[in-house]
Amino acid sequence: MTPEPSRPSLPLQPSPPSKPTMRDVARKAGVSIATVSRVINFPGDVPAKTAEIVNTAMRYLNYRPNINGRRLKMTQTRTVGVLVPTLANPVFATSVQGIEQEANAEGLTVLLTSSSYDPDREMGAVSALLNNRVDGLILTLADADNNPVVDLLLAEKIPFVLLFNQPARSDIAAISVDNAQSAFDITNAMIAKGHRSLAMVAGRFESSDRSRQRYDGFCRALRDAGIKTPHLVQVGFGETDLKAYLRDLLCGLDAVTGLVCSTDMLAIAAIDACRSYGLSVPDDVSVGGIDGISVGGLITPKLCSAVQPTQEMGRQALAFLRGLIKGQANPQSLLLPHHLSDGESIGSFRRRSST
Amino acid sequence: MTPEPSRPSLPLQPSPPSKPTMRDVARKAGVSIATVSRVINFPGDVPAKTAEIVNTAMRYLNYRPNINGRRLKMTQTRTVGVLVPTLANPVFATSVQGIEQEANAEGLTVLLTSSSYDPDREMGAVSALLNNRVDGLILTLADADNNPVVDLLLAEKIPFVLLFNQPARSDIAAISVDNAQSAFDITNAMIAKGHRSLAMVAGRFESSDRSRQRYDGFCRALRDAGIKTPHLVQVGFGETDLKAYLRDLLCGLDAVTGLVCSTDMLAIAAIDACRSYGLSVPDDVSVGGIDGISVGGLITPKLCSAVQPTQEMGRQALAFLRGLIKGQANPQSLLLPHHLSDGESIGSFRRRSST
DNA sequence: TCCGCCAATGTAAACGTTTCAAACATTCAT
DNA sequence: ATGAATGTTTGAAACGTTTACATTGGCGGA
Repeated sequence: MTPEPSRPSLPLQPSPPSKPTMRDVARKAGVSIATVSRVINFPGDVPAKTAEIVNTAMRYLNYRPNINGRRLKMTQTRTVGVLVPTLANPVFATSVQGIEQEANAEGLTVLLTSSSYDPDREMGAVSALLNNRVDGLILTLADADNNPVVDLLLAEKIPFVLLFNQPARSDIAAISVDNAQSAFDITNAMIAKGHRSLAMVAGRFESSDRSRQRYDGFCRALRDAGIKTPHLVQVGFGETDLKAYLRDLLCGLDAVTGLVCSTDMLAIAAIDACRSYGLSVPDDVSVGGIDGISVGGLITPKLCSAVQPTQEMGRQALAFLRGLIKGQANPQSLLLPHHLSDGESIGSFRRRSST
Repeated sequence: MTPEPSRPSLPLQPSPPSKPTMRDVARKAGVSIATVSRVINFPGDVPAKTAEIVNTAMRYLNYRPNINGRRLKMTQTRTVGVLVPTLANPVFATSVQGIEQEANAEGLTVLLTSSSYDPDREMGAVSALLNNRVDGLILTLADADNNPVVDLLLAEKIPFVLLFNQPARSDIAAISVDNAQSAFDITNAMIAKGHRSLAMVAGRFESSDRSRQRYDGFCRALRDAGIKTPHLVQVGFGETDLKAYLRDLLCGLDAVTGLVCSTDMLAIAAIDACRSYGLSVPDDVSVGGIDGISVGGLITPKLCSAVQPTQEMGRQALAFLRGLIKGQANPQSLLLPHHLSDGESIGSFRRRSST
């Protein structure tokens, strides 16, 4: 039998000086691991003197608690998952800011993902969040009704709050403004200025139930005013060049004088398209948006929009979710008030000067 | 010895039907827990027949792997942390999109936090990320030089990539454009149009080294052109109303005809301020930005800006970080090319019509 | 002196994974 | 039939916490 090569039987020391653990701190401080845990989690329960020793040891070793160990042990992870369609639209970025603000105040961790407006990616994203054992979720879905994600969450009894979605069922938590009413109001503002030939520029219905609900509000306003034909153009999300989409509406014989856009981002793009056709906003065409993103107030013409309290909605969504997680609240829809901003992008109707 | 009260010695069943674990799947499938693990992680290593049985069991039980268990065991967590100043500025939101895109493609999880431009919150945010045992970090810091976060990361040998920061040290990984040169170029564009009286509108230096670097580029352009006084206004981040900041510059006797802004968001706000003073851009005042956010191309006047490939920078930052994590790459700075957009917000100098 | 009590601390068993070494089963050449 | 070689599967020990329960020691009162 050949002798073993010179490899020693016990490793000399774990080669990489790997991260210090609670055990290391305990050893250093000459206390038990349980005491260290108490110093971290229940500082009041341990005499100041001991705490001091332990804290010194922690500082000396550069100890950081491994959250994964904790999360594994604890039933609650103090983590919430967030799914938004995209961060590119400031309306969602702002709502996330509200969520994070409130989460920070509560010491909660936020796991953020986005679906890129693709309904098929929602399930994957939520799955990933659930694998992280989040305590609850805040979601902005393409379509809140008949959504497999909603069904899953309901079945697994995972607390969740929809944000911006306005689902048909009233027994699921949702924070939004009244989408139809928002569109109704901004449309009426145009009608009040004498416009009769209006079109809605909307995000694709299959990527956004808000878009559909807003279209409904638009239609209702037209109907109430006795206007027949509700023009509609659906635009893919992320599109910023609307020239091709709007050519017929803006340059045709029966050209439209008012564009109601389902989001402010679309409204800004629509104004740009008008301009590229040599049309002035609001002299030739009036444009209204919905959302109330802050940049709308800075551009020329100042965008007239149905403003929702975006950041506050994010905050409330998190606050509400906390209630659900604690079992203190029952799922319910909350409609927050919106208001029309006094923009310049909607003007009085005047017959279009020949182009 | 009194007999035990009626409490049964074994709990009948764990009251809440808690989430199924690998053990449950193993039991159901009649295999060992190790086999289940292999089906999940190395599907190739297990015969199709066994895999099928296990997969069926997983579906039947609605099994989801608990990522926290995995993360605890594994040395790598396949998670990266990201810190940005804010999501409210589309330039960062867009870079995060680039990061997420690349991360998704690699199956990495992204942990996102923001500092609200507050240097004091950077350490806390990074600490939280490190407690999560991220494999590496992508950071946009207020000031990359002499930054305690950088020192910490270097000391603990945690891979990280700075994004948008352009640190003095060349041995730390950073992906950015040449900030000074960007400002230099956009300033020169104004000088080429005949402007001699220029001011920079910059984000507060203490919240942004980019701001300072861009100011340097601005000054250099003025110096090269033999212009003496580089006006400077520092603006707090998040401010959108610049009227008060710009009154003296715009309305004084020695009024300025060009505003170079350290970010596009500031440029948009500056244009708004000009307008509120009855000044036309670009007829009375030229305004240039830096960043190249997409909304800049949609507004009137189209914003002239030094455009950086924001989303691509995010992607590259993640790709680079992966290299660092694998130990395949050495930290180094990468400067990506920028270009001037053909905006309308910069016009030829003409003597200001009397206000 | 002894007892009981309380505060302070310690012990050890989870939590749900991954993974190494070892066991087992099968095939095939001898 | 035997053994080697190969292909599957398993047992059990981590990973770093939290926490129910046990232990210790000190102190006041009898």
